[in-house]
Amino acid sequence: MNNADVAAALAEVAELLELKNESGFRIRAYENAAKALSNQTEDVRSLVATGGLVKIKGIGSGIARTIEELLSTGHIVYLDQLRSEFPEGVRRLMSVPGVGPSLARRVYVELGVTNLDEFRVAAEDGRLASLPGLGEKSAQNVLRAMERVNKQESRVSIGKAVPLVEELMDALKDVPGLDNLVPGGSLRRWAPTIGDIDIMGTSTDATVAMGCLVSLPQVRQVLSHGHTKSTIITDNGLQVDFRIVEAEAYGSLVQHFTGSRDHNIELREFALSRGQSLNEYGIQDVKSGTRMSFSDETSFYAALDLELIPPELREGRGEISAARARRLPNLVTLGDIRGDLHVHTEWSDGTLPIEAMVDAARQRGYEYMCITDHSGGIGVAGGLSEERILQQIDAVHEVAGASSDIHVLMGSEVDIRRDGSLDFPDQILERLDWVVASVHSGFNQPEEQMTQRIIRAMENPHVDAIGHPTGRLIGKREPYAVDMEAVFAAAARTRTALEINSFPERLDLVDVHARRAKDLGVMLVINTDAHAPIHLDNIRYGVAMARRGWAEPANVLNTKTFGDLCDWLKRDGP
DNA sequence: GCCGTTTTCGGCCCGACTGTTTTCAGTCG
Repeated sequence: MNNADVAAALAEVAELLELKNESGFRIRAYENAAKALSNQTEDVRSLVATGGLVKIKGIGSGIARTIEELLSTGHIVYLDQLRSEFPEGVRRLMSVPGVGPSLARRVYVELGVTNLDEFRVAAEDGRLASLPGLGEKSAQNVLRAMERVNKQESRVSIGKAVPLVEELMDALKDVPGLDNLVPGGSLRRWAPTIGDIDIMGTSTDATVAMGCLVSLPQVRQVLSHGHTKSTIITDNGLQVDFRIVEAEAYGSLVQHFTGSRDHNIELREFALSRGQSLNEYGIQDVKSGTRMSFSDETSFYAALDLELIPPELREGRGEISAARARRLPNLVTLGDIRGDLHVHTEWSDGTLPIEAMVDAARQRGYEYMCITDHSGGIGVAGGLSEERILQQIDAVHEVAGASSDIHVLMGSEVDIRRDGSLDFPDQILERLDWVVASVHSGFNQPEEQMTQRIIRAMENPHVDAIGHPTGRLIGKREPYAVDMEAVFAAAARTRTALEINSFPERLDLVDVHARRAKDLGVMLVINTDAHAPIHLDNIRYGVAMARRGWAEPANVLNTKTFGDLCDWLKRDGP
C-alpha cells in the first residue's frame, strides 16, 4: 500500500460521491487530498507514524483518519458502502468524454445500464435518446466519444505532442486575422504527458478566425465551435482547444489557459482574499466593479503583487506563496547545460561510432560529454565485456586526444545486478571518468530489496550517478517499487548524483522527486541517454522536468564548468 | 471535508459551449 494506492482510494471516494450527487465541496476535498498525497515523496506510512499527515494542505483530521483506517485494516468502510451502491462499471461510464456523473447516474437508475457495453447498446437502440432532456445528438456524441476512447487516443507523451503542435502551429500561420498564436496548457507547463492541446491567440474578428480554424484540412471532427472558443480533433487524433480574445486581454488569456486547474483555482482564491476576481479577460475589483486588462502575463501577476511565475511551476504546489514572498527559484535553463553525461555509441546499443556522437555534442555547443555504453549484463543491449570496455577506454582516449574544442570523458552505464553489486569490477570502474549505475532487470523485486539494491550501488565509491532512478516507461511500465526517501538520503550521504533522464518516455526522475532531491541537498544531473545524435535534442525535456522540480543551476551537476565538474568528481566517497 | 494575515463558522474559481430547451443543467478546462 503506497501513496499512489491511497490516493487512488481517495479519488474513488470522490468519484462515487459525484455519482451520488453529494456536495461538490466534499468531492473536491477528497480530490484535493488524493492530489496532495500523490505530490508527496515521503511514504504515507511514515507520514502516519510521525503525525505528518494532517500537516499536508488538503488533508484534515477526517481524511487523515480515513487513511489510517485504510493502512491498518486494508479497507475503508465508507468506500465499501459507496461501492455497494453503484456497480464498478457505472463509475467507468464517466471515463467517456462528455459523460459526467449526472448522465452516468441516470442511465444506471433509469435504464439499468451497468457497464460500457450496455451503455453503447443503449445509445445505439434509441433508449438513451429517449431520456427526457436528451436526444439523438447526445446519443451520437456518446458513441463517437466511446470510439475515441477505444482507439486510446488519450494522453500522449510530451515528446510526441511537441512536434505535432509545432506542425499544427505552422499550418495556423496562414489563418487570416489571427495573431500571437501560442500553445498553452500542460504543453506550456512541459508536463510529461499531454491530454489535449490548448492554442491561444488574438484577433480583431474572432468569429471569422474561429470559422477558419475549424475548417482547416487537419480537422477530423469539430467537438464545439463558438465565437471565442472551439474544440476540434485533428487527423492524428489530438484534441485541440482554440481560444481567441482581443489583444488587450492577451496576458490574462495566456495565464488562464496555461493553468493548471489547481494553480488557477488557488490563484483565484488568493485573489478573492484580496477582493479581486480573476477570469480570462482580466481582473475585477469585487467592491468597485472596476476591471483591468493585461496584454502580458508579467503585468497580470504584478497586479496581484506576485512575481511572474514560470509556466513549469504552475501546478498548485506552493508557487503562489513563493511568488508572494519573492522567493521563486531561479530556474535552470537550457543554456545553462554544458555537457551530456549519458551517451551511447555503436559499441553497445547506440547507432553511431564514438566520433559521430562527439561531433553531435560539439555541434550543440557543449563543453564536455561522456561516452557511457552498457555493461555486459544487458545482453539485449550489446553490453560490453570487460575485455571490450578496456578496448573502448583506449578508443575514447584516442578521440579525446584529437578533440581540442570539447572534453570527451570515458564512462559506463553499468548495470546494477539484483543484489546491488555492479557489472564491472572496481579495477575497471576506477579507470573510468564517470559511472552511471542503472537498474535494467528484476523490476519486480520487493521494495525493500530494490531500495537496498540501489543504495548498495551508490555506496560503491566509483559510482557517480544513478541513471533513470525509478525505471518507469510512460504508458508502458510503472516505476519499480522503491523507497525514494531512502534513496535520496543515501544519495546525499554518498554524494551520488541522481539523473533526470530526458528521454520523453522516461522523464525519470519526475518533477516531485527532483524537487525533493533538491530540497535534501542531492545533486541532479540532466542527461539524454542518447542512442543517436538526434536524441541529444531531448535535453529540452529533461531541463523542463528539472524546472518543474524547482531546480536551479547549482542543483544540476552538468551546469558546472569542466573544471568544476572535475573538482566534483574528486569529491570524497562514502 | 477543509480552512483561516478579517473568520473555528461560513465560505469554498470562473466562464464557454452544447443540447434540449424557451431558461438552464451538464460538462469541460
